[in-house]
Amino acid sequence: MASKPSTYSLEEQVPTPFDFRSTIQAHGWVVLRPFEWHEPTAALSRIHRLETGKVVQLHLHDGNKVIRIEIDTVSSLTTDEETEIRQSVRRMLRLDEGFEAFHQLSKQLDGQSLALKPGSGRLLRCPRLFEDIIYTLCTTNIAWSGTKRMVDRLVAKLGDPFMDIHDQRAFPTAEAIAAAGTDFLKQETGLGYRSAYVWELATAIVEGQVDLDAFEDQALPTDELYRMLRQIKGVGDYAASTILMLLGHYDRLAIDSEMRAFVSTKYFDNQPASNDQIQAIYAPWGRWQYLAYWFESLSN
DNA sequence: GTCCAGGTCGCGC
DNA sequence: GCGCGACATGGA
Repeated sequence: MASKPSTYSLEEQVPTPFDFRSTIQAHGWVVLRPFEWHEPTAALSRIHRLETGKVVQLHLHDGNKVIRIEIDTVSSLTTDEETEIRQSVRRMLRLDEGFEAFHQLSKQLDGQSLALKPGSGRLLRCPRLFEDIIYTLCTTNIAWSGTKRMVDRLVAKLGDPFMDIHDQRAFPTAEAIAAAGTDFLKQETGLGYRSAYVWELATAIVEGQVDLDAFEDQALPTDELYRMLRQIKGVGDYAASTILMLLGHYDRLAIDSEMRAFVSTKYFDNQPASNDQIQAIYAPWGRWQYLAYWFESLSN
């Protein structure tokens, strides 16, 4: 049992401009395990299970035009593992997405009320789509405190530990969730009726009936992705639209109680707003409408 | 105890 | 295609 971790350091180029703090903190995922934000060092950490099964701890720091990646690991990393980590970081921070058009449109349309900081626009996501979908399912029909609680327990009960440290665990694999079964999920993680949805998705992935990599194809139109996502049980209109955002498709609003309340207050004098009315508000933003809403509600 | 939370499903019409 | 009740759980 190796006990002393070694630390690797990698660097990953970032686009310019790039706002590290906004990317991480503009979205709630940062407070969901195994994400962790450490303010004194301004570092984002995440216990991460590699495809090989090796569990490492990642620490991301803002560098000069780079992300510095520190990796705590009990055994040395192969080239493939390094590559996997780099790709995970690129996905989490959306380093391959461009937001120039969003900023340009913002100046054109609404430069006053939606003051975007240079380099903002990116919203943190998980290293893998599977994790983003489970997080999203944990936001449905529940208060945010409940989301945190459910994710906490899911990780605590089913995630692989880092260096045998019991409260330092990676996000569970589909295999672990599938093997756990719905009774376990209900009793141990507090997922409630969502247990069946989470278990069914995990099982479908393990059995090869669902291939989530197919969803990452940027060439697929939003409507088609939406139809594909809706086939996952438990993923309704809100969840599908949220997952589309996570996939980098911002041309569809995820209308939920939060958005309804915000739009009603800001644009309709606290009167209830219909879906059509909400969509009309953000329609001018075209393929950026989700982000327009998101950053508008943040700056409020 | 009762209500409800960043919804969704499966019904019946 | 739309309206409605049920759904697990825990905090207010």
